[in-house]
Amino acid sequence: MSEAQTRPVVTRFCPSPTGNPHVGMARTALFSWAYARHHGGKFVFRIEDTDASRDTQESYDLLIDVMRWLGLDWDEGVEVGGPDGPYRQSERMDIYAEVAQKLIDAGFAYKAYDSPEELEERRNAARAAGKPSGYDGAHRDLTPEQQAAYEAEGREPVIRFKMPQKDWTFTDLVRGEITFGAENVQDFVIVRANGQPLYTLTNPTDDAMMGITHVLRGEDLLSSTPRQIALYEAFAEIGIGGGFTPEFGHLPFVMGTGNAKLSKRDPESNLLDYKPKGFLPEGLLNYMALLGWSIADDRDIFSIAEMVEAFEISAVNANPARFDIKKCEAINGDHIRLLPIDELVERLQPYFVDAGLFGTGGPTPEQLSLLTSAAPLVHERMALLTEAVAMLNFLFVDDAEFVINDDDRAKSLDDSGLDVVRTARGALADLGEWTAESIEAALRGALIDGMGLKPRLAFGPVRVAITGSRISPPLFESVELLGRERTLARLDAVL
RNA sequence: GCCCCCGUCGUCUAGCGGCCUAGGACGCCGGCCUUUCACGCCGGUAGCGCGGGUUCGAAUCCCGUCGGGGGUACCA
Repeated sequence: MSEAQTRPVVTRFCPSPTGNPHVGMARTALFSWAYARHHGGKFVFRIEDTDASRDTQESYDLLIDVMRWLGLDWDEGVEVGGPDGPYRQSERMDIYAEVAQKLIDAGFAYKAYDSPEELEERRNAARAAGKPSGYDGAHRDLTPEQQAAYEAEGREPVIRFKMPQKDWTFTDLVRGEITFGAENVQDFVIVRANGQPLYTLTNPTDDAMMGITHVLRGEDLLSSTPRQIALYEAFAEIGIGGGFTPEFGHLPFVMGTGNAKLSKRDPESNLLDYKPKGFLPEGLLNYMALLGWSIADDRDIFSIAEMVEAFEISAVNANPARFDIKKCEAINGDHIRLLPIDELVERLQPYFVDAGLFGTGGPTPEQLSLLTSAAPLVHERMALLTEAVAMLNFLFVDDAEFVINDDDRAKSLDDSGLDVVRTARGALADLGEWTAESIEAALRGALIDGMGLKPRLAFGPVRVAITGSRISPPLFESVELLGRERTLARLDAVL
């Protein structure tokens, strides 16, 4: 058992703040988070913003917002601090410079002066000869004189890490034992000629210094693992980090359309869209967990707490999963149905504000009371919270702005439909008690018993007249909530 | 080219040599319920990439092959 396995678990999430946060990223964060929580460990949130040309503050802010919305809390990292900060790589540049120098001083790294053209030429030659195309180690053992000669030419060196010549075998947490032959893992650049440290150095340096025990990341990083392990072994020699090498687990990609992983091109990849579309964080989380993991063979709806309780990285599937928005919505619908009514009312309010149905300050007491009464009517009718706005619009919209869908009007409010509305109006006009029960009794009596209509034909026209659509919440309850005055006005309006 | 990973219904998955005439979920198609739409319930559709082994027995193990993906950067 490795030392990383016997220590308290520390995992991390370390995105680069470029563009909008996406689903693949969140799934990786979720698994790392769940692993730490399951083992009672710590979760670190670090930002890898070493590429000033692509990183933006806006993207950073979005990342924070989205993690908070999802509820993936972190014990150490940006915004909250911790003992191993700072947690933005842009603020750690001096650390990387120092680490690079130590590696050189201890003989683990060296300056290489090959020009890009020379490298490419040799790479092509190696490839043509059927050999691996990585760095050939030409400048591995340059004498001080040779180095001086290159410097005299005006060449700026990169710093390369000197890979020990041995095979690399490690046990991936999701894939099992993996081996890379010595000849396939060559010396790699850790600092650019312009002095900028590369991901290859900054990421392992921070993981080591922050005591990360389990590195869970995308499978695109699988083949760079031997290099990181080698770096860790060197770190142990020069006193950086805790002196141990973490365990690695490479998560499968989340696929979009075609055979490519989910990218900006796929509309469902943008995490920022989920909240406005009406997804619940717990619904999205549940769905993302299903991309590569399952809680049981006959179950796929669970809470985040249940996921934490059951999550094991070894149970994660190694093959890529395709994102299916339909299933994601279905699962979201199940989570909506799991919400207590008062909680649903709470979550619904921002959407009514956004739709302009409530003022920006939130609902008036009357509106809140109406929403509370109406919420049960739509609870089982939506997969997305935004659907409630469409279904309940007729109750909250100003009467002057109430409109009836043209198609529905044409289909339901023809001459016979208007006869029905007229009769319904008469039956409701001086109804004593205004409740769903009495309304149903009055309408059934007048339209079904009185006119001899089938329920569908009897209630359809009334439904369209008062809700504006052939599809609506249950009619009698809707009429009750709309109130006598407004109901009669809407019936009159179509006659 | 070289290296690595992956391969069960359309999709997500269960399956770790016999419980599999392969289970669940989403989707889709029927039906029931029903004032519309949903929910719920019932039923159906559809899969172990291929070929060899090993074994009494293979979706499960081995080899090969094909397919897909990733890496091979002074990207991450």
